[in-house]
This record gives sequence, C-alpha cells and structure tokens, in this order.
Amino acid sequence: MKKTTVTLVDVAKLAGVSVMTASRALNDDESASKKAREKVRLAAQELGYTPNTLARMMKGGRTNVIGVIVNDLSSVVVNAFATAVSDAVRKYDMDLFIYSSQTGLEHGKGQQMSQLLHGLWDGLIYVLPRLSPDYLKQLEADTSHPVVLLNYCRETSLPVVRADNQSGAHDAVSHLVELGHRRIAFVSGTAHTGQSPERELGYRSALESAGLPLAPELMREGDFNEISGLEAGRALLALSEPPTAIFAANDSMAMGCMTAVREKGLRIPEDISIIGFDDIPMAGAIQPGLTTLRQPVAAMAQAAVQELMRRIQNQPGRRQRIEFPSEFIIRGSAGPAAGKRTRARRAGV
Amino acid sequence: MKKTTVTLVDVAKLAGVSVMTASRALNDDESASKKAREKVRLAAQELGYTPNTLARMMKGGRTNVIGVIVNDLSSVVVNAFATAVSDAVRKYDMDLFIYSSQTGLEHGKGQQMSQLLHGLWDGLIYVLPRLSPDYLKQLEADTSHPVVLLNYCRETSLPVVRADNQSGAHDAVSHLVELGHRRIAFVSGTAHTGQSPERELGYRSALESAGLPLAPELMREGDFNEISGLEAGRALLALSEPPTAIFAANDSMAMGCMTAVREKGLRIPEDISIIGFDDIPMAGAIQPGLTTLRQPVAAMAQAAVQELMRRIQNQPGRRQRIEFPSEFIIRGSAGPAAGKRTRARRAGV
DNA sequence: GTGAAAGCGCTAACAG
DNA sequence: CTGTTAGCGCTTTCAC
Repeated sequence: MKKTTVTLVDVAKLAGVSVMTASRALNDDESASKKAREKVRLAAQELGYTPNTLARMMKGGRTNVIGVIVNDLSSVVVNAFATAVSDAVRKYDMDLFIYSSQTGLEHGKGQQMSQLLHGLWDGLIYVLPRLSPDYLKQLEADTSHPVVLLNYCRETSLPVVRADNQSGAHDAVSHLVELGHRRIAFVSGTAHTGQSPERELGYRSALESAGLPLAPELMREGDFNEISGLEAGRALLALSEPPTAIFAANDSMAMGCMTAVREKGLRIPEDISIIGFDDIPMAGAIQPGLTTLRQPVAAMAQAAVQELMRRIQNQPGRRQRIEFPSEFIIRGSAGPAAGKRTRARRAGV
Repeated sequence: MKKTTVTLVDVAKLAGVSVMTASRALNDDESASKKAREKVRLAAQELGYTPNTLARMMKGGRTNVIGVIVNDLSSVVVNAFATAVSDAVRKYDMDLFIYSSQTGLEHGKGQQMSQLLHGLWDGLIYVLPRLSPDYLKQLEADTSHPVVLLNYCRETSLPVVRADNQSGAHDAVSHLVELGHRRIAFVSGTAHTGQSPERELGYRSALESAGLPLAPELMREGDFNEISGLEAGRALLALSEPPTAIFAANDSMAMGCMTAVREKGLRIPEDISIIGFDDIPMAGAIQPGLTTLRQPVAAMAQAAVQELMRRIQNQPGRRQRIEFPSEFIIRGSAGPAAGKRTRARRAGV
C-alpha cells in the first residue's frame, strides 16, 4: 500500500517548515525568505511533488488552466485555432484543456457546461462560430468568469476576436471581376455559422458593385467539407452555362471544386478560376496554388489569449471587439476569364 | 453582489433536509427515502444547482470525466480518434477533456502531467502513437489511475487498443504485386510514431514474399502531411525509372502523390497506381477513389472507452491488448501495371 | 433513514 | 518573515 499522493504537508515536513511557508515558497511569494524557498523547492523536488490543482481551485485561486470550447474538432479551421491557442497559451505558462461539445452548447444541455467545472479554469475561449442564443445570453450574464470568443461572427456584448470575412470575400470576388469574369459562382458553407453568410455578403456586394446580376443557379450550398465542394463543383460544371469562376466559402470546398474541374478535363485557371478562403497549408502546396484569403490565425489566437489573460489578471480589457483583416493571397488558381467565348456547349460530358 | 454559486447547502436548506441527505438524494443513494429524494431533486432544479465537480473529486470520488491526451491535434487521424472517443464517451454519460500537449509528454517535462490534474479525471486515454520511454515507464508504474492507450504501436504492459498496421500494409502491397507491379514505391510517415515503421514492415515483407528487391530510391520519407506526399511523389516521378505504383503510409500523403501524378500529366491508375492508409473521408469522394486501408476508428475508440470504463469501475479488464484488423478498401486508384513497357525514358521533364 | 462531525489539499487572513 | 486558524463544497465515517 503505497502512499499515492505527496501533498504539501509532506513537503513542508521534509523541509522543516510549516505548510504555509511551503505554500508561499512554491508560489514564489515575496514574503518568504530565500533560504526557505530554496529548502522547500528541494524538498518538493525530492518528493516529486505536484501541486493539487483541484485543491487550489477549491479555494477559488488561480488554476493556471485555460479552457477552449470547441464544437467540431474535425474542422481544419477550428483545429488551426485550437492549435494556435494552444501555442499562445504556452507563453503564459498556463495549461490548456479542450472541451469538445458536438452539440452540448447548442441544444440547451449547455446550461450545465458553464458551471460544470466551474472553477476549473481561470478563463475560457470559445471557438464556436455558432452559439445558441440561450447559451450566449447565459454567458453574457455570468460575469464571474473571464471569457473570450474567438472567430465568432454574430453580435454579442462579450469580447470577440474575429477576422473580417465580408470585406475579404468582397476583395476576392472583385478580383475575379477585374479579371473579366462575369459568371462567378459561390459555394457556401453551413449557414448556421456566421462565417459563410458573411462571406456571402462580400460576394453579393462585390457583384453588386460591379453591376453583375445575382444568378441563383450559381449559388450552391456546401458544408465546409471538401466533399461538398466536389459535389457543388460537379453541379456547377453541369450547368448549361457553367461559371467561369468559383468562389468557395473555404479552401476545403475550393479544393473539392478543383477536383471537380479536373474530373471534367478542364484546366485551372485557363478554363475555370477558383478562389477559396482560409489558406490552409495545402492551398500553397498544390499546382496551381489556390488563391485564397488568409485569416491571421496565429495572431488572432494570440490576441484572444492576451485579452483573456488581461481579464484573468483583472486588468482592463483592451477592446470588446478585435477584428483582423483577412489577407488576400494571390496564387495561380484564379486567372483571366477565357477571352474565347468558344465554350458554348459541352453537353453530355 | 450576487451569490454566484449555488451549493449543496442551499439546496438542502430549501429542501428542508440536511446537507448529507441532499448529497445522498442527488446521488441516488438507496438509503434515502423516496420522498426526500424527490424534494431535493426539485429544490436542486429550482436553484439551478450544478454539483461542484472540483469539491467532489477532492474527496477522491468519481468525477465522471475522462481525459484524452493527444500530441498533435492537426493530424487527421488523431482527430478522428479524438472525435470517435468523444462519441463513445457520450454513451457512458461522462464528460470529456482533451489535453493537447505538443511536446510535453515527450521531453521529460511530462513528469508532471500525469499528476498535474491528478484526480480530475477518472481515467485517461492516450492517443499518442509515440510516448517517451521515461514517461511510459512512469505510466506503467502508476497504478492508481486507469489508463488505456489508443493507437499505440510499441511494447508496453499497459492496456492497448490498436489496429494491425503491418498485415494491412502487407495486403495492400501484395495486391499491387498481383496487379503486376514490380516497381512499388513506399512513402513513409514520420519515423518516431510506431505507425509508419509497421506499415513499412508490411511493405517490406510483401516485397520479400513476392521475391522483389527492395529499391532504396523507391523509399521516400514524408511526415504524414499531404505536402510531404506531394513532394515525395514529385521526387519519385522524377526518377529515371519511376515506380508504377506508390504505397503511402497514409491517405494524406497518398493524395499528395496523386496531385504529383496529375501535375506530370499522368493518369491514375493507368500510369500510376496509388494506395493509401486510413480511409479518410476524401478517399472515397475523389475520382478515382483512393484504394486504402481502413482502421476501424469508431470501433477502436469504443473498445478503448469500454476498457477504460471497466477499469474505472474496477471490473477486470478484458484484455491487455486489443488489436483490430485493418480493412482493405479497394477503389479505383490501383489498377493493373501498364503492360506497355514503353515508359523507357522521360528524362528532363 | 437521517444528521453531525471530520477532513480532502490547499491558501487567504490574520496573528506572532 | 513565519505560523495558526479557518474554510472552499463535498462526501465519508459513525452516531442517532
């Protein structure tokens, strides 16, 4: 029967001081003599002591844990954010947990979540493009725990770090227009995340500025996954008058579209131009490179963590809403519209 | 100044019973009168009471939380496992946290991890193909916390749930041999995960069984990412005598290879056959479909959770090592070797 | 069946 | 500078 956990009491005993002194020493409290600190540190090391975070947080003290709440880990972007946050957190010497709730927060059950491990974390970062109104309301009401929303696209009084989707999308589509494209398709992602609608707004406004009509048959609904892009691409190319350019609400779908184009034996960008959104790693690696928009993920994650830490440390938050511009990355997948209007008909392929 | 947390004391007060009775009632303890249980339940509901997991675990009780330790969330496979575990856990009405440690567990610092939140979770699932020997030893020594390794590929006395990589790879390469291929390339993943070496063993054994030589120039090192597959593919195709088939240690790299093949203007599978490993969603969606091997991720995750729950509940673990066969999924990306040996030379492309 | 007391491991608050 | 006291919210004795 081994003693399984070594507690602060053990350390104090070994160091020959009181528990309190040990506590202070390990927390680098100024009001502990250097000698004592050293003794305690050694004792702790010898015993392989690890502070019991649980006990610490019971006292309402800092836990040095930041939580990230995520709904869909399989999403490349969510992943990228989670990873970026993970990196950013490291700088503050905090630990990080990811709580993955597929549906939890959206369908009422989330009620419990915010309190579930109440006290476990010093602060919470939500990486959910979507949040149920109820849950959001709860979150806004609960001021006892610092919270930052990352990549959240709707209105809220909570601090938000996000990218400018709309003007990014506007830029992309305008670029296509300048290249001479007139029939520009849009492949949307799932509508409930604020992301896709915003990008669609940019698409619409760019068309409008250019005086181009909005063709319903050129707007396809995807779900942010590559497969849906593939299907949308196939459908678009099967039109009697297919588009000469496709703007997809994210890179995965854009790559699906590229696959669809190649299946048809068409070339990119000579026959069809394609633009995505997100600048996932593959975008730069393929031939031709995918023209796309980059959200400064790392910078955003850093900003989110920084804002959160500020609040955790009771410093005044800097801003309620930090918006990063999306950077337009021009690669080879978008080119001039084929001057040859010889496409005419290619039925039955 | 609102009272922010509602505690068991509040519930007990409202229900007009002692704290203890309330505790018992909420835990469905038999030794609480039905009437009391009902009263307490109502009071709890009215107050919106959520048990403080922290306090509960301080007493060493169950926390109903399972932890998943992961090193690289950006890996599709790790992700798939994490998601699958997440699903599996849900059935047991447990909560789930993912702890993402980029390097923590591998570089000594991990010492602390196992104890870091000692008591936070009832059990831990490690989804790390790799684990430092030191850390593994610690883990094996610490019997106080139930642990299951998922997708771990090296020797250990801890319970492991894994897929059979080697014979899967053997099958794939043998299949290529049967299709008449003689120059079969292998693109490996990062060597430190047990995965890739095992798949390589299958590759080697299949070649050996077929009496084919092992050509060093046909073995390329990747890192499991699509980009590395693309690069490996380019390099292989640039050989004076390129392979007629490529077996990649995972699907992402296989897809990178496909891109490389298409860049060259070659066709799949007429000119080059390609086989991957993992059966990620895209594998079945592209044209032609990617022939690959599927790890039964969901089943594996379920088995892992089940084993873990068994141990958490102090039931005898079923087995120390549960191995799932990899399923060979034949799609269109691997075909007969070109009978035409007219490839001869294609230098300088 | 129920309740009172003790204490999990730690740290704020106050003494010394 | 250091130690003592108290208590976080809950559950585990052990009485009643």
